[in-house]
Amino acid sequence: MSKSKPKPRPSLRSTAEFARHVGLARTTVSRVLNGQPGLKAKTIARVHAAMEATGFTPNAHALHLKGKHTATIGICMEDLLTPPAVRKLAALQRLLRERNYSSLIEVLNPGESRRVVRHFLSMRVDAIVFIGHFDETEIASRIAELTTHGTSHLVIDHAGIAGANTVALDRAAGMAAVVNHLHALGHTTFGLLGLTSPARTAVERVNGIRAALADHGLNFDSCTRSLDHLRVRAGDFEYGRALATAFASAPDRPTAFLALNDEIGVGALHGFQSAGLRVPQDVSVTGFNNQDICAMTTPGLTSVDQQIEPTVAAAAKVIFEQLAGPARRRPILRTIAPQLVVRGSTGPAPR
Amino acid sequence: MSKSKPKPRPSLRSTAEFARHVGLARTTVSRVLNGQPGLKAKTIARVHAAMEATGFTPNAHALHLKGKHTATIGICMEDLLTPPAVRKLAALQRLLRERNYSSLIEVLNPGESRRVVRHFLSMRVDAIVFIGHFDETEIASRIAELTTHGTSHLVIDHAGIAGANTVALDRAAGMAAVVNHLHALGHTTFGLLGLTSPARTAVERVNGIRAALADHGLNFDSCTRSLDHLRVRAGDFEYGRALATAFASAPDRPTAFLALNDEIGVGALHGFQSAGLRVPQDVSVTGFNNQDICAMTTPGLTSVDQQIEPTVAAAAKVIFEQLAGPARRRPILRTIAPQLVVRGSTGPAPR
DNA sequence: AATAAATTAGGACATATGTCCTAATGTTTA
DNA sequence: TAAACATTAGGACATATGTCCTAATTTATT
Repeated sequence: MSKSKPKPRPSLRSTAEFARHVGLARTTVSRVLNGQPGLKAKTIARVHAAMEATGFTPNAHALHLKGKHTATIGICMEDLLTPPAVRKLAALQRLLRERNYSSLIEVLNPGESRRVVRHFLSMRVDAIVFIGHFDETEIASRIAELTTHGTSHLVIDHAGIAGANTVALDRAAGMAAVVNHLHALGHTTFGLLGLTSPARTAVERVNGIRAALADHGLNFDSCTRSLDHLRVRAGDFEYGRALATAFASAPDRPTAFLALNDEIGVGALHGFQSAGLRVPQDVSVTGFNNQDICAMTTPGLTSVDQQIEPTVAAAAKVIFEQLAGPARRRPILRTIAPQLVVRGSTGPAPR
Repeated sequence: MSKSKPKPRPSLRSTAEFARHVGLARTTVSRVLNGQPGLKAKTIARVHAAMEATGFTPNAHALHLKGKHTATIGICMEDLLTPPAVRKLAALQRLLRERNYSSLIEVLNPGESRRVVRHFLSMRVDAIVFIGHFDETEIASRIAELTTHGTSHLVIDHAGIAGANTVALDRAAGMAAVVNHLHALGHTTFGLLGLTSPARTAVERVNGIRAALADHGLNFDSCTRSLDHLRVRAGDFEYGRALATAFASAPDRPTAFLALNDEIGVGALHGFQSAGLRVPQDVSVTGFNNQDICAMTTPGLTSVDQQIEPTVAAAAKVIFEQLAGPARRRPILRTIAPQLVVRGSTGPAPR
């Protein structure tokens, strides 16, 4: 039987096997791979040719065992479905790649952080990054463990975790910028869409609104209205639409509406338009995050840009500082200033 | 100086160090960690308590060196910014996690595939998955290398790569379903938006349109029109808008418009509406991919769902089959049937 | 208290790697 | 041709791990 030898499975897995295949001593091959001097050009060429042909690569795990750091960063994601989170991941992955670091990525469901972090530690990652919003006490425990363990960490987005190195957007400032913009246009009554949640990311923003209103001598409770008790199953877009529909027929309707995020904002925009209101002549609407969809509505949705590139650049800087320098005594905190992006959905208040 | 010993940096990195810390022999600790019998309950408790306190974890790289597979899958992404690609990544990551596999993720810029694949091989990943559309000959070379090397692989989305195990959507069938739907509504003239690209993903779809038209006794060249020479810088949405604006004022305007993707479709929908045309009374519009934005327009955009969950489930099945069984002689090919999702943007042809 | 049983200590091995060292080739020069 | 030089072979070590083995120590039983 002239079976042309198949043997694809167990290929060359060690320098020893590979050296046998090339017909050289293991140490000689190793010296070629590490560019040591005193080798015949023909030998070097022979080894490289065989590497091309077989696809042999030295075992990175054995290298680590010899003391080399793994050049791997563990990344814990809140989820991989919300566009801003994924954009941060993409930007971070690119910056890590530029410095020859690999990205080991896991999605962190509630209660899983312990398992995931231990797995990262067993992989001897150089640092662990958390992107998104998590259970505060759970992650605080993980951060404490990592600190005693001596492994670097960073939290992106979720400010206020005890002891954590953090890079986060100043969401309060973002909402304050929105309020200032609308106040300059003459608005004094504000509808809040999805903002009365106990989640930190909502509370922060309400604080920003409250502070900005105070700056203009306005009282939060008398100037704002919420209908957030109306919960809608079909997601944020439908939720915004439902809220707008409810507000449209309400007696003392505010003139400006601030949404928790762009999905709710876009939904509200459609909701108001379906109810026969003109945007921005009758009502102004704003979103948050400045996602692509903000430019895909008529009119475009005024929103707050998260400044993802600067955020992730700052994050990478913090990570590499930790990897280079000695352990810090107190946590590193970086705050990113958001940027208001004005589009057609906001205009002068109607008289 | 009563400096409370800082030494956070070099924590317990080996079982030997950890065992010294606990006050036991290395082998005893190892036996505890691996659940071997013949150990005092108190000893077991002591070791576990110390693990909790110190966060020690055995080195996964040393385990691999002893023959254990790495339980790591390398994933090459075309990019991390297009929503459908990221949704596939998210779904795949979840399925891998369920089987205790880790995900090592890299974005594959053109020309980088060699470097990335070699890096994955040096990490001794159990398989490499490509998600998206790539340079065909470049990836074909990588697949050939992986095959000779004996490492499992899978390509998701990009059909037609020589020798590659592939799971891909039947895009031609998707477009055929769109044409059938519109033909049933009385449409016989079709505007193509962004479909006359030489990229495989566009060519496939045009073939589907051609075949479906032939089924209805219609000729492709006389029934379709394109204005794809108008290129627009600002992205797909603006491109769709520009195309629609141009078509709106064209003399022999088609009654139905098929877009390459949802962004172009949504842009076109806005473009037609801005030009004073009613959707779907005057023109019908369809997208492709069935992204969230399809439900965020008025009317909703009729689109073709990629069936991401079934696609990724099939992909995971192929991967685990390869990891379990022996090497296949010929590549595995799986085709996923798309699903037409009809919304308000398509209606009866005007008379 | 003495013996038996249970438990722990510690050495060895194998894994893949880079580096160092010495011995053994191969090649060139005088 | 012989000596000098250049190159390669091959052994040793250290890294962290699990497992096996034997010796030492602790605990329980008689």
